[in-house]
Amino acid sequence: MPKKQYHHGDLKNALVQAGIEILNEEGIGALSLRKVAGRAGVSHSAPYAHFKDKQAMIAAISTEGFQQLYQRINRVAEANQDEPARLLFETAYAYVRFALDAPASFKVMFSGILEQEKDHPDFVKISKQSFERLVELASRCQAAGLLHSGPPELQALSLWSLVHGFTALLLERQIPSYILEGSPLKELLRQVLNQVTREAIAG
Amino acid sequence: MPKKQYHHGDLKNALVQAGIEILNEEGIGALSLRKVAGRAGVSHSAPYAHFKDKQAMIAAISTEGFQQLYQRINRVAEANQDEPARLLFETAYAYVRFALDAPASFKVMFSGILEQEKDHPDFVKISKQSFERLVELASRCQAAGLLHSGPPELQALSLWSLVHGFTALLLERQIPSYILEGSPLKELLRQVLNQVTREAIAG
DNA sequence: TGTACATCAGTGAACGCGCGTTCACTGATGTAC
DNA sequence: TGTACATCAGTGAACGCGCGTTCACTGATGTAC
Repeated sequence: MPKKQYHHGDLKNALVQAGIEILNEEGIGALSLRKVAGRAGVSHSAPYAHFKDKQAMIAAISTEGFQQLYQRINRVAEANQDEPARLLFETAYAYVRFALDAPASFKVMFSGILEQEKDHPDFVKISKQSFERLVELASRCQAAGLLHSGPPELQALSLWSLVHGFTALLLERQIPSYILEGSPLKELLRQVLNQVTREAIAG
Repeated sequence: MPKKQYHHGDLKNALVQAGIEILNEEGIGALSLRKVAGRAGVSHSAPYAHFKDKQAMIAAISTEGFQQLYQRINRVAEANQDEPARLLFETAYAYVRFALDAPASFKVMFSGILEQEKDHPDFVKISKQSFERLVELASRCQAAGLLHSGPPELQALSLWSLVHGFTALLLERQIPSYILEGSPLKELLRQVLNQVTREAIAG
């Protein structure tokens, strides 16, 4: 792997990766085009060969974040196909884990830094896919008697809201410390989920 | 009300109000000390007589946001003291309404722009109060058979997670449009809440 | 296989901008006598 | 009631900074013949 080529070869991806690193090491406020370029080892104007402007780069970073989240959830889904209760819990836990592992990615994805989503079709596509997968999960849990009946899209939205809210509050340190100290995170998540299922999900 | 006094009289509050206005008219990115000062009609260095730095001003804005949210919820609580189901729903709806009315305030409050909460005791106090009120609400709903039994703190956390998540997803336009178009917002929230209660809450 | 040339993906100087913060200052106010 | 003075709450110039973006450029690559 030669080090000093004039042409990078895969700069676009390298920039997205650099962006994610900066994000999670230094926070959202530190994410600038110039820093990303510097980290990728190119001049500060090089990104313009690959992204129209800063917005476009953030869109790419955000999309990559959704792809990573989606991948993680897919992996969990494959490992727990036959047990709806486990599937539900492990999917939720994967969501929380992702946010803890890459908090700033999570915030960028869900904190509306990205303004006109319409202009970024990849982004729209991946988030639609994710929701469809969740609806499927809700259906299976209903079929197994774990969740109340009703339109699975609404169950999906409720589950997503619950887990997303829990994650967001956790990330923003809004959950009172006496509760966090009461039980390990995984157990806390299980208890939170148990409040909304018809029967307790397996320990 | 004389207009041109050298001494403003209540500049600290005026700055917080100006900050909230800028936030909700122009977005988080537009919130700068200089703009806030300008909007309040003072020079750009005047704020330093009242706030140590930008962080301190954001803390004050955030705290004011929590106070406003808390007030709204109090008002709802007083109007629905005797009916736990209504109380639950109207409290949740007040939360959502607040976020829709002042989206950028909501984001500042919950998006971790504020870094060291420990340094801002007012802030810690108001958020503790809010959670206690929510635990109380959960208890009453359990007593009325609306919610599953169990530690009320955990029910409170679940409810908060659910409503906060719903609100955040709504604000960030993450909820698929076909779901939003399916029913009015208030109805959608009711359905989401119904997925987690033991029995449907009144229409 | 060698050469000419178009195209691509970088460089680096330059731009204007708004920002947070500091500082010497000054006008207004409140208090002691 | 009038005066002296300390204190308070503003002003405005100045600072250095990093930013997004543009632009003329140049080195590397791929293609046609």
